[in-house]
Amino acid sequence: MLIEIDFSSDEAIYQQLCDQIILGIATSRLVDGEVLPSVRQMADEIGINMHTVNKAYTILRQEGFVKVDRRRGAFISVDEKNRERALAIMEKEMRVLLAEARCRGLSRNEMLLLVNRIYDEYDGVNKEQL
Amino acid sequence: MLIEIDFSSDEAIYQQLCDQIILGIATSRLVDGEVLPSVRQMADEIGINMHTVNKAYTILRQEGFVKVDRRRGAFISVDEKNRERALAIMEKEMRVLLAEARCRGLSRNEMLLLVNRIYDEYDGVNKEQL
DNA sequence: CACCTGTTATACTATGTATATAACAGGTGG
DNA sequence: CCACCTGTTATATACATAGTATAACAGGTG
Repeated sequence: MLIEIDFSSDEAIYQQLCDQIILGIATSRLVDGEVLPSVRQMADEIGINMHTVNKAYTILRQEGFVKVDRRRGAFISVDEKNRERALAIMEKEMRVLLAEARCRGLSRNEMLLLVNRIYDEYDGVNKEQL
Repeated sequence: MLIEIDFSSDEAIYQQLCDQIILGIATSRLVDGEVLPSVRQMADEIGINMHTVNKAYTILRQEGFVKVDRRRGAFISVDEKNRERALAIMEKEMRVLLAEARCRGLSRNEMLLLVNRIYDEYDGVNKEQL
Protein backbone atom coordinates (compact mmCIF):
# COMPACT_ATOMS: atom_id res chain seq x y z
CA MET A 1 0.00 0.00 0.00
CA LEU A 2 1.24 3.45 -0.91
CA ILE A 3 2.02 5.62 2.07
CA GLU A 4 2.21 9.37 1.62
CA ILE A 5 3.57 11.61 4.35
CA ASP A 6 3.07 15.36 4.51
CA PHE A 7 6.32 16.59 6.00
CA SER A 8 5.01 20.14 6.31
CA SER A 9 2.01 18.98 8.34
CA ASP A 10 1.82 19.78 12.03
CA GLU A 11 0.83 16.17 12.67
CA ALA A 12 3.63 13.84 13.71
CA ILE A 13 5.00 11.49 11.06
CA TYR A 14 4.36 8.37 13.15
CA GLN A 15 0.78 9.55 13.69
CA GLN A 16 0.19 10.06 9.97
CA LEU A 17 1.61 6.59 9.40
CA CYS A 18 -0.76 5.05 11.97
CA ASP A 19 -3.74 6.89 10.48
CA GLN A 20 -2.99 5.77 6.94
CA ILE A 21 -2.60 2.14 7.94
CA ILE A 22 -5.88 2.22 9.86
CA LEU A 23 -7.46 3.90 6.83
CA GLY A 24 -6.00 1.12 4.71
CA ILE A 25 -7.62 -1.51 6.91
CA ALA A 26 -10.99 0.26 6.87
CA THR A 27 -10.98 0.38 3.08
CA SER A 28 -9.69 -3.20 2.78
CA ARG A 29 -6.59 -2.10 0.94
CA LEU A 30 -4.94 -3.89 3.84
CA VAL A 31 -6.54 -7.22 4.70
CA ASP A 32 -6.27 -9.40 7.78
CA GLY A 33 -3.05 -11.38 7.85
CA GLU A 34 -1.31 -9.16 5.31
CA VAL A 35 2.35 -8.58 6.11
CA LEU A 36 3.58 -5.01 6.47
CA PRO A 37 6.96 -3.92 5.12
CA SER A 38 9.72 -4.27 7.70
CA VAL A 39 10.52 -1.19 9.75
CA ARG A 40 13.74 -0.70 7.79
CA GLN A 41 12.15 -1.18 4.38
CA MET A 42 9.19 1.10 5.15
CA ALA A 43 11.58 3.72 6.49
CA ASP A 44 13.62 3.60 3.28
CA GLU A 45 10.54 3.78 1.06
CA ILE A 46 9.20 6.85 2.83
CA GLY A 47 12.56 8.40 3.50
CA ILE A 48 12.37 8.54 7.27
CA ASN A 49 14.10 6.93 10.22
CA MET A 50 13.60 3.33 11.23
CA HIS A 51 12.60 4.28 14.77
CA THR A 52 9.77 6.48 13.55
CA VAL A 53 8.25 3.50 11.73
CA ASN A 54 8.90 1.28 14.73
CA LYS A 55 7.02 3.73 16.94
CA ALA A 56 4.02 3.59 14.62
CA TYR A 57 4.08 -0.24 14.53
CA THR A 58 4.38 -0.40 18.31
CA ILE A 59 1.33 1.84 18.75
CA LEU A 60 -0.66 -0.13 16.18
CA ARG A 61 0.25 -3.29 18.06
CA GLN A 62 -0.81 -1.80 21.39
CA GLU A 63 -4.09 -0.59 19.89
CA GLY A 64 -4.85 -4.03 18.47
CA PHE A 65 -4.41 -3.48 14.73
CA VAL A 66 -1.15 -5.33 14.25
CA LYS A 67 0.60 -8.39 15.60
CA VAL A 68 4.16 -9.58 15.20
CA ASP A 69 5.28 -12.98 13.96
CA ARG A 70 8.93 -13.52 14.78
CA ARG A 71 9.29 -15.33 11.49
CA ARG A 72 7.61 -12.93 9.10
CA GLY A 73 7.47 -9.63 10.93
CA ALA A 74 4.51 -7.31 11.48
CA PHE A 75 1.14 -8.20 9.98
CA ILE A 76 -2.41 -6.92 10.10
CA SER A 77 -4.52 -8.51 12.84
CA VAL A 78 -7.51 -6.53 14.00
CA ASP A 79 -8.62 -7.13 17.55
CA GLU A 80 -12.35 -6.44 17.73
CA LYS A 81 -12.51 -6.94 21.45
CA ASN A 82 -13.25 -4.00 23.70
CA ARG A 83 -16.09 -2.75 21.56
CA GLU A 84 -17.41 -0.78 24.50
CA ARG A 85 -14.08 0.89 25.09
CA ALA A 86 -13.79 1.70 21.37
CA LEU A 87 -17.29 3.15 21.37
CA ALA A 88 -16.47 5.26 24.42
CA ILE A 89 -13.39 6.69 22.73
CA MET A 90 -15.39 7.35 19.56
CA GLU A 91 -18.02 9.16 21.58
CA LYS A 92 -15.55 11.50 23.21
CA GLU A 93 -13.80 12.38 19.95
CA MET A 94 -17.07 12.68 18.10
CA ARG A 95 -18.39 15.08 20.73
CA VAL A 96 -15.50 17.48 20.11
CA LEU A 97 -15.78 17.11 16.34
CA LEU A 98 -19.53 17.73 16.24
CA ALA A 99 -19.23 20.67 18.61
CA GLU A 100 -16.99 22.40 16.13
CA ALA A 101 -19.25 21.40 13.25
CA ARG A 102 -22.28 22.81 15.04
CA CYS A 103 -20.51 26.08 15.80
CA ARG A 104 -19.59 26.36 12.13
CA GLY A 105 -23.25 26.19 11.24
CA LEU A 106 -23.10 22.64 9.90
CA SER A 107 -26.45 20.95 10.45
CA ARG A 108 -27.20 17.52 11.83
CA ASN A 109 -28.26 16.36 8.37
CA GLU A 110 -25.07 17.56 6.79
CA MET A 111 -23.03 15.53 9.25
CA LEU A 112 -25.25 12.46 8.85
CA LEU A 113 -24.80 12.71 5.10
CA LEU A 114 -21.06 13.03 5.56
CA VAL A 115 -20.94 9.89 7.70
CA ASN A 116 -23.01 8.01 5.14
CA ARG A 117 -20.86 9.22 2.27
CA ILE A 118 -17.63 8.12 3.95
CA TYR A 119 -19.08 4.71 4.85
CA ASP A 120 -20.25 4.36 1.24
CA GLU A 121 -16.74 5.22 0.14
CA TYR A 122 -15.20 2.54 2.36
CA ASP A 123 -17.77 -0.07 1.32
CA GLY A 124 -17.17 0.87 -2.30
CA VAL A 125 -13.46 0.17 -2.11
CA ASN A 126 -14.36 -3.15 -0.55
CA LYS A 127 -16.55 -4.27 -3.41
CA GLU A 128 -14.01 -3.23 -6.02
CA GLN A 129 -11.49 -5.57 -4.50
CA LEU A 130 -13.72 -8.60 -4.07
CA MET B 1 -18.65 28.18 32.64
CA LEU B 2 -16.77 25.55 34.58
CA ILE B 3 -13.54 24.47 32.95
CA GLU B 4 -11.97 21.18 33.94
CA ILE B 5 -8.47 20.26 32.84
CA ASP B 6 -7.02 16.76 32.96
CA PHE B 7 -3.37 17.38 33.79
CA SER B 8 -2.50 13.72 33.27
CA SER B 9 -3.94 13.74 29.75
CA ASP B 10 -1.60 13.56 26.78
CA GLU B 11 -3.55 16.40 25.21
CA ALA B 12 -2.10 19.89 25.64
CA ILE B 13 -3.73 22.12 28.24
CA TYR B 14 -4.41 24.92 25.76
CA GLN B 15 -5.99 22.37 23.43
CA GLN B 16 -8.30 21.05 26.16
CA LEU B 17 -9.22 24.63 26.94
CA CYS B 18 -10.08 25.36 23.29
CA ASP B 19 -12.13 22.17 23.03
CA GLN B 20 -14.14 22.92 26.15
CA ILE B 21 -14.94 26.45 25.07
CA ILE B 22 -16.06 25.23 21.63
CA LEU B 23 -18.10 22.56 23.40
CA GLY B 24 -19.59 25.31 25.55
CA ILE B 25 -20.62 27.27 22.47
CA ALA B 26 -22.14 24.20 20.80
CA THR B 27 -24.25 23.50 23.89
CA SER B 28 -25.15 27.17 24.35
CA ARG B 29 -23.59 27.27 27.78
CA LEU B 30 -21.61 30.05 26.14
CA VAL B 31 -23.72 32.42 24.06
CA ASP B 32 -22.76 34.95 21.42
CA GLY B 33 -21.42 38.14 22.95
CA GLU B 34 -20.67 36.55 26.31
CA VAL B 35 -17.45 37.80 27.86
CA LEU B 36 -14.79 35.25 28.79
CA PRO B 37 -12.75 35.58 31.98
CA SER B 38 -9.55 37.55 31.46
CA VAL B 39 -6.43 35.54 30.71
CA ARG B 40 -5.12 36.19 34.21
CA GLN B 41 -8.39 35.35 35.97
CA MET B 42 -8.93 32.16 33.95
CA ALA B 43 -5.33 31.14 34.63
CA ASP B 44 -5.83 31.64 38.37
CA GLU B 45 -9.11 29.71 38.40
CA ILE B 46 -7.63 26.71 36.62
CA GLY B 47 -4.25 26.94 38.26
CA ILE B 48 -2.16 27.38 35.12
CA ASN B 49 -0.03 30.06 33.56
CA MET B 50 -1.46 33.17 31.93
CA HIS B 51 0.32 32.46 28.64
CA THR B 52 -1.30 29.06 28.29
CA VAL B 53 -4.73 30.71 28.47
CA ASN B 54 -3.59 33.44 26.11
CA LYS B 55 -2.51 30.81 23.59
CA ALA B 56 -5.96 29.23 23.72
CA TYR B 57 -7.69 32.59 23.27
CA THR B 58 -5.41 33.48 20.37
CA ILE B 59 -6.22 30.23 18.59
CA LEU B 60 -9.95 30.66 19.22
CA ARG B 61 -9.66 34.16 17.78
CA GLN B 62 -7.82 32.92 14.69
CA GLU B 63 -10.38 30.15 14.18
CA GLY B 64 -13.26 32.58 14.40
CA PHE B 65 -14.85 31.70 17.74
CA VAL B 66 -13.72 34.71 19.75
CA LYS B 67 -13.14 38.42 19.23
CA VAL B 68 -11.46 40.97 21.45
CA ASP B 69 -12.95 44.25 22.61
CA ARG B 70 -10.21 46.48 23.97
CA ARG B 71 -12.65 47.72 26.59
CA ARG B 72 -14.10 44.45 27.89
CA GLY B 73 -11.65 41.77 26.79
CA ALA B 74 -12.33 38.53 24.97
CA PHE B 75 -15.90 37.55 24.10
CA ILE B 76 -17.69 34.87 22.12
CA SER B 77 -18.27 35.77 18.49
CA VAL B 78 -18.75 32.88 16.10
CA ASP B 79 -17.75 33.48 12.51
CA GLU B 80 -19.85 31.21 10.31
CA LYS B 81 -18.01 32.17 7.16
CA ASN B 82 -15.91 29.59 5.34
CA ARG B 83 -18.53 26.87 5.60
CA GLU B 84 -16.85 25.02 2.75
CA ARG B 85 -13.49 25.12 4.46
CA ALA B 86 -15.06 23.94 7.72
CA LEU B 87 -16.79 21.10 5.92
CA ALA B 88 -13.52 20.08 4.26
CA ILE B 89 -11.75 19.96 7.63
CA MET B 90 -14.64 17.97 9.12
CA GLU B 91 -14.46 15.52 6.26
CA LYS B 92 -10.78 14.82 6.72
CA GLU B 93 -11.06 14.33 10.48
CA MET B 94 -14.23 12.28 10.13
CA ARG B 95 -12.53 10.00 7.63
CA VAL B 96 -9.83 9.09 10.17
CA LEU B 97 -12.37 8.72 12.97
CA LEU B 98 -14.72 6.47 10.98
CA ALA B 99 -11.84 4.36 9.72
CA GLU B 100 -10.97 3.49 13.29
CA ALA B 101 -14.61 2.91 14.13
CA ARG B 102 -15.02 0.57 11.18
CA CYS B 103 -11.90 -1.41 12.10
CA ARG B 104 -13.28 -1.79 15.62
CA GLY B 105 -16.36 -3.41 14.21
CA LEU B 106 -18.62 -0.43 14.79
CA SER B 107 -21.33 -0.37 12.15
CA ARG B 108 -22.60 2.52 10.09
CA ASN B 109 -25.84 2.54 12.05
CA GLU B 110 -24.03 2.68 15.37
CA MET B 111 -22.13 5.76 14.23
CA LEU B 112 -25.24 7.40 12.81
CA LEU B 113 -27.01 6.80 16.12
CA LEU B 114 -24.03 8.29 17.95
CA VAL B 115 -24.14 11.43 15.82
CA ASN B 116 -27.86 11.75 16.40
CA ARG B 117 -27.50 11.21 20.12
CA ILE B 118 -24.82 13.89 20.47
CA TYR B 119 -26.82 16.38 18.39
CA ASP B 120 -29.86 15.61 20.56
CA GLU B 121 -27.71 16.24 23.60
CA TYR B 122 -26.59 19.62 22.29
CA ASP B 123 -30.10 20.61 21.27
CA GLY B 124 -31.38 19.49 24.65
CA VAL B 125 -29.02 21.77 26.55
CA ASN B 126 -30.21 24.54 24.28
CA LYS B 127 -33.85 24.13 25.15
CA GLU B 128 -33.15 23.89 28.85
CA GLN B 129 -31.57 27.30 28.78
CA LEU B 130 -34.19 29.07 26.69
C1' DC C 1 -3.58 58.08 38.28
C1' DA C 2 -4.54 53.46 39.61
C1' DC C 3 -6.39 49.50 37.49
C1' DC C 4 -8.04 46.54 34.24
C1' DT C 5 -7.63 44.45 29.44
C1' DG C 6 -4.78 41.72 25.73
C1' DT C 7 -0.18 41.53 23.90
C1' DT C 8 4.74 41.04 23.55
C1' DA C 9 9.45 39.84 24.90
C1' DT C 10 12.78 37.06 27.16
C1' DA C 11 14.41 33.11 29.59
C1' DC C 12 14.19 28.69 31.41
C1' DT C 13 12.71 23.77 32.03
C1' DA C 14 10.52 19.68 30.47
C1' DT C 15 8.68 16.78 27.06
C1' DG C 16 7.97 14.87 22.51
C1' DT C 17 9.61 14.16 17.85
C1' DA C 18 12.93 12.58 14.70
C1' DT C 19 17.36 11.41 13.68
C1' DA C 20 21.82 8.44 13.88
C1' DT C 21 24.58 4.56 15.22
C1' DA C 22 24.90 0.36 17.38
C1' DA C 23 23.86 -3.85 19.28
C1' DC C 24 20.86 -7.94 20.62
C1' DA C 25 17.60 -12.16 20.40
C1' DG C 26 14.79 -14.97 17.51
C1' DG C 27 13.99 -17.21 13.19
C1' DT C 28 15.19 -18.63 8.11
C1' DG C 29 17.77 -20.65 4.59
C1' DG C 30 22.14 -21.93 2.37
C1' DC D 1 27.69 -22.89 11.43
C1' DC D 2 26.88 -18.66 9.09
C1' DA D 3 24.92 -14.85 6.65
C1' DC D 4 20.67 -12.50 6.66
C1' DC D 5 16.33 -11.11 7.80
C1' DT D 6 12.89 -9.77 11.55
C1' DG D 7 11.48 -6.59 15.73
C1' DT D 8 13.51 -4.59 19.79
C1' DT D 9 16.45 -1.97 22.85
C1' DA D 10 19.96 1.38 24.19
C1' DT D 11 22.30 5.76 23.80
C1' DA D 12 23.09 10.26 22.06
C1' DT D 13 21.94 14.36 19.61
C1' DA D 14 19.14 18.10 17.52
C1' DC D 15 15.01 20.45 17.32
C1' DA D 16 10.24 22.00 18.17
C1' DT D 17 6.55 22.50 21.27
C1' DA D 18 4.48 23.18 25.85
C1' DG D 19 4.35 25.36 30.05
C1' DT D 20 6.06 28.42 33.46
C1' DA D 21 8.03 32.83 35.28
C1' DT D 22 8.90 37.65 35.28
C1' DA D 23 8.45 41.83 33.17
C1' DA D 24 6.94 45.42 30.44
C1' DC D 25 3.83 47.88 27.05
C1' DA D 26 -0.44 50.17 24.75
C1' DG D 27 -5.28 50.93 25.06
C1' DG D 28 -9.39 51.74 27.69
C1' DT D 29 -12.08 52.61 32.30
C1' DG D 30 -13.35 54.91 36.41
